[in-house]
Amino acid sequence: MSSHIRRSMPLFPMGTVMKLTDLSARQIRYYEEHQLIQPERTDGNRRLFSLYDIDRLLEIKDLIDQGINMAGIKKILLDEKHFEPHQDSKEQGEEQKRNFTDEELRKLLRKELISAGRFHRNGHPYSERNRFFH
DNA sequence: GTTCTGACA
DNA sequence: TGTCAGGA
Repeated sequence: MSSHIRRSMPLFPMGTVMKLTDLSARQIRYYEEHQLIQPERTDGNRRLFSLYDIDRLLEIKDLIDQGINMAGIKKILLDEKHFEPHQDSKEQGEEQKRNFTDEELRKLLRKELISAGRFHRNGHPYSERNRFFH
């Protein structure tokens, strides 16, 4: 009943988060600029990250490791609606009620990334690093 | 010693 | 993204 409160509690300073997520301070601050996380501040203007922020940064790292850029990441993390089951009309049967399979999730994400217009990396279409979407 | 913002030979 | 400056 208060898990949200606990997950949102400001706890860790930059140094701790860097080690926990294996991301540089530069990257973490950059993601904050892009509204992907919103850590609190101490009196001295030091950032205090919550468990929710850590979780969020870990997701971002996964996406980055897969070769997805800011545009794609923002599209995915900033718009939860992309993961809500679409209008599952009754004629579609219970087939549509089950959770997304990897195949479906892949198709959905690929579609979103393409629409985001930033599917490439360094000008190389279908980068070898983008294995998840092949 | 640690973190912050701004900036780029 | 790294890294340096100059301050807190």
